[in-house]
Amino acid sequence: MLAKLRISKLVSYTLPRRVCERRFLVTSNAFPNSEESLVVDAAESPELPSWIKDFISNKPSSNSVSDDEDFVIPSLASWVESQKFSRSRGEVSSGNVAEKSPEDIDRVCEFLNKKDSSHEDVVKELSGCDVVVSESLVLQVLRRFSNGWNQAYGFFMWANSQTGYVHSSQAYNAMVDVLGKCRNFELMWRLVDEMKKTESGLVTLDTMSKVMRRLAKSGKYNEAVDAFLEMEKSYGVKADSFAMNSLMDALVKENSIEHAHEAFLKLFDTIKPDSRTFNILIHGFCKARKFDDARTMMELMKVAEFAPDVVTYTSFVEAYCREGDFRRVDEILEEMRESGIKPNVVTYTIVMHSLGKARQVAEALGVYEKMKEDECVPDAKFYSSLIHILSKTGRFKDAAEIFEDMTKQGVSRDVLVYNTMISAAVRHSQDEMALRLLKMMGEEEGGLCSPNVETYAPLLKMCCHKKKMKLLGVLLHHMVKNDVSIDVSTYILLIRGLCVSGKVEEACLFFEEAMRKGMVPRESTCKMLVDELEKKGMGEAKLKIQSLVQFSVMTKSHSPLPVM
DNA sequence: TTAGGGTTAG
Repeated sequence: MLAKLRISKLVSYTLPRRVCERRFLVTSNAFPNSEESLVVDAAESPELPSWIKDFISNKPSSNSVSDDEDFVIPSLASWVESQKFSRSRGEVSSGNVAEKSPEDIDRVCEFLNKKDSSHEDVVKELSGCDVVVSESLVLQVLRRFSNGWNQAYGFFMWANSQTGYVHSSQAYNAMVDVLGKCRNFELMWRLVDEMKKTESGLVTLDTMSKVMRRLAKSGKYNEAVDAFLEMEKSYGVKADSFAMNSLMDALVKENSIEHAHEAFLKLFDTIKPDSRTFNILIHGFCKARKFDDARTMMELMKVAEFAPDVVTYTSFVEAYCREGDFRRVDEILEEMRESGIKPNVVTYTIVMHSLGKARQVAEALGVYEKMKEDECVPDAKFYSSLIHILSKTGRFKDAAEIFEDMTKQGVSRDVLVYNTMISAAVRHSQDEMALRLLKMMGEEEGGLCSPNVETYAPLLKMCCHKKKMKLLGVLLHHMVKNDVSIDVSTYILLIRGLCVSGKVEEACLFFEEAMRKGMVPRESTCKMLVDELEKKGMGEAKLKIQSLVQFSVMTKSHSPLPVM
């Protein structure tokens, strides 16, 4: 197949020059359409990467997939099998922990999947489990069940009762985080109190930061601030400026600059703010489009004898980018230069990304050039943005080329890069390539590339959309093997996607599973499912769903659970 | 470790 390719010197390709120097344009008689051409590095790739070969051989023109036609890359399916538990790599940071036997996690899962109604039942169920508990096993189970606190907490309780095992502070913190994520704050606080009572007094700033962040994420801003104010007295965690920044950051990230500012004013006399404190607040005001307040805070920063730095200015750059006000962006960049501060890779990424979003692709790529002039080195996040922009503007081949090129430029790919490339491939109907990329992630060195829930989202969506039920099953299995727990947004995606495709039985299964995990269905989600069941004349299933919802409304109406 | 992603579509 490759023999048929025609390779010609690249003349006027629109990519930045440096990338193009060693590149050639590859066209093929098989693909007379110029869209099907591909840029490759002929000097360094005598052998094209296999997925590019597949990409070329896979006719993208035949996109229409008939209903229920299914395919699974055989290698992916077998790879899922062979990957069973080979993920212990990089998961125990503290070393010295005995390598658990590969079957342990699987056996635990079997028990946990039997019961997910209450954590007491889970504890009872586990009495028949003869697995030897280790810290790494606990962390893995908590990761795998991070959206199902019943099972996670039941297992956590049971593990603590096992002889020869005591929970580490890391395990406690992970459990606190799961409870916070599932919004079971009552149990979360009980656990923090339990930590305090242990001999070594396990509550640290790490614990409290998780608590504050989860509270803020649920809109419980005042409770987050109170947690900070009580922290030193109740748990012996020092409330210094480092800890204060953690609180500020949680409040700002979860969209309440007001609470952050208020806390700042309240604490000003007792805790000395540092330059990060000011930057967090400036960022918060910028994010809320309160430019005057951001400026005032910058003045206050100077009064406190901290010079605004690249982070300070970048917050302004980002805010004006978001407004689409590139004239002001230039003004800020000019102001930076006058203050002797150079933009860095973060600043450039923001500008490039925003220009791309505003469909000013040429200008966006110009930023890449400018950046090189400034000898600013691109990093993985920068490449991820570049790949995203190119893909969004229809230049998928260029995006794929950048993806290929980055390791040669000495930048290793991270999860975000893979996630971006996978969703780009799905967007351009390169399903098989997307799956190969997922497979590649597991083989990437360094362990920084484990797929997360965002990795799977576009793939799952594609399965629902194209009614590929077999592949959907393989992917769900793949998620479990990689300790990725299905969260609320994934359930929504599955339920809606399956409903739209008329796979209503499957949609019901996910709906019921989500409800068992304590997620509360949104009115519109219920309606969609019920309407679809009605349409199909599935009266019994409809009644089941309706009574399930009714029951949940009756029992859980006062708790702020994750809404699906 | 204070600044950078995407999601989501009728």
